[in-house]
Amino acid sequence: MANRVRRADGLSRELIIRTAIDMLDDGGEAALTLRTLTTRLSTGYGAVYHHVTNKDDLLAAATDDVITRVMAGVVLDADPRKALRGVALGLFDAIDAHPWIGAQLSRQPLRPATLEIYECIGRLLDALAVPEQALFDAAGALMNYILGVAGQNAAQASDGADRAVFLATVAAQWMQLDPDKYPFVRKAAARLGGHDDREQFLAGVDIFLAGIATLT
Amino acid sequence: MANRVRRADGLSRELIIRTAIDMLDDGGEAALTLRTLTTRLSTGYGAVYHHVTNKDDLLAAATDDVITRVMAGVVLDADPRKALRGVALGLFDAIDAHPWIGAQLSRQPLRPATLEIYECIGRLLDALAVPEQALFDAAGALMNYILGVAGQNAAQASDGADRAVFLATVAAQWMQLDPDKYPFVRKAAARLGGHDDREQFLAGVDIFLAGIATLT
DNA sequence: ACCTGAACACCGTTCAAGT
DNA sequence: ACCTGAACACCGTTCAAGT
Repeated sequence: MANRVRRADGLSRELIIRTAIDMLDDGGEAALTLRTLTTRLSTGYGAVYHHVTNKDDLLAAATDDVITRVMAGVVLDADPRKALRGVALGLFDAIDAHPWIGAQLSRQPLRPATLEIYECIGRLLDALAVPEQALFDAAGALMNYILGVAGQNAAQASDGADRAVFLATVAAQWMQLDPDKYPFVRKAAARLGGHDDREQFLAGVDIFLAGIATLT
Repeated sequence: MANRVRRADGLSRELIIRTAIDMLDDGGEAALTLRTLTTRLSTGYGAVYHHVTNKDDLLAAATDDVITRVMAGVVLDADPRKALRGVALGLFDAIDAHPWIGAQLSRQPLRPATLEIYECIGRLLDALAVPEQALFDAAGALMNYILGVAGQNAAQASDGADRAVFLATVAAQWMQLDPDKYPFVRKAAARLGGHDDREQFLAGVDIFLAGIATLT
C-alpha cells in the first residue's frame, strides 16, 4: 500500500556536501575529484551534477556549511570585545581543523560564509561604539586580517607533528639568509621554535581592537 | 671566425617568466597553460621544463619577480609610518595591476616574495620602536592583513569599468537580505556605491598602526 | 646542454540513454 | 525526477629521440 518512497540511500545535495567535506578533511583538496566523489557515493556524474552546479559550487557549499556551523556556535551576548575574540578563535580553529577552507575563504568573493562573518564582526564592532564612518573600514580590515591568516594557514597546512619539523626547517633556511639584507627575518627565525600560531593570531586581533579603540 | 653564439631568440628562465607574466596580466590565471606558453614561445614542453621545475615554480617565480620590483621601489628613509603606508600602497597597486598575484601571495607559504615583504614590514616596525616581544606579532598581523586584502582583491578581480556594475549588483543582493538577520550588511550595502578599495585598504593599515602604537 | 613533440595519466563536464 | 557512464575537451608532466 505504500507509495514508492525515496530510496534509503537516495542522493541529496546535503549528502553530497557532507561526503565532500569528509573527503576534503581526510585528504585535502587534491583528494576531492568528481571521480573519487562518485565512486565513494556509488553513483554517476549525472547524479552529482543534478544536485550541484559544478565543482566550484560544491566547494563553496562545503565552506558555507562548515562556517555556518561555527558561526552558529558563537556566543554574542558577552562583552563585545570578548565576543570578537571568540569569533576569531572559532574561525581559526575551524580553519585549522579543515585547512581546505582557508584557501576557499581567501579566494572567494563575499559569499554566504564570508557574509556571515562580516555581519557578525560588523555588529560586534557596532556594539563597541565604533563611530559610523569608521565602522565599515574597521570591519573590512578585521575581516581581511582573518582571511589572510586563513590563507596562510591553508598554504602551510601540515599534518600536526610535522609542524615542528617544518618550523625548524624554515628557521634553518632563514638563518642562512644574508644578515645585511634580512636582519629582521633572521631575528624572527630565532623565535620560530616556541611559536604558537593560535596565540599570534589572537595577538593580531588584539592589535586590531586596540587600533579600533583609538577611533572612538 | 666567431664562435657559435647563443641564438638571439634563445630561451632562458628570465624570458619564460617574463612571457608568463605577460600572459597572466592579459588573460588571468586561466590564460596561462603549458600549451599556450609553449605556443607563444614557439618551443616545446621540454624546453620550458628545462628552465623551470613545474608550473607552480613558474607561478611562484613570476610572483617573486613582480614583488621584488615593487619592493625595490620602496622609499625607506622617510618617517617609518609614512614608509609603511608607502609599502602597503605599493603592494596594493601591484596586486591591482596583476590580480593573479593576489591568489599566489595568499596561497603561498613564505617564499622569497613574501619574505621580502615581511622583512621590510618588520624593519619598519622596529624603526617605530615597537617593543621586541610584540614586534613579531605586529609584523605578522600587518603582513596577514595585506595578504588577506590581496586574496580578496584577486577573487573580485574585474575589468575596470565592470567594477561599478559589480558593486551595484552586490549592493542590490545585500539589500534583499533579511534585515533582522543581516542589519550590518544592509547598512554596508548603502555605502558600497561610493566605495574606494584603495582608501579602505589604507584605512585598515592606519587602524593597524594605531593599534601598534598602543603597544609601545 | 638544450630542445622537440608524441604520449601518458589525469582533470571537470556533458549528454544521450535509461528507470 | 533522478540517475548511468561513455565520451569530450581539456590539463600538467614525462621521456625517448634529436641537434
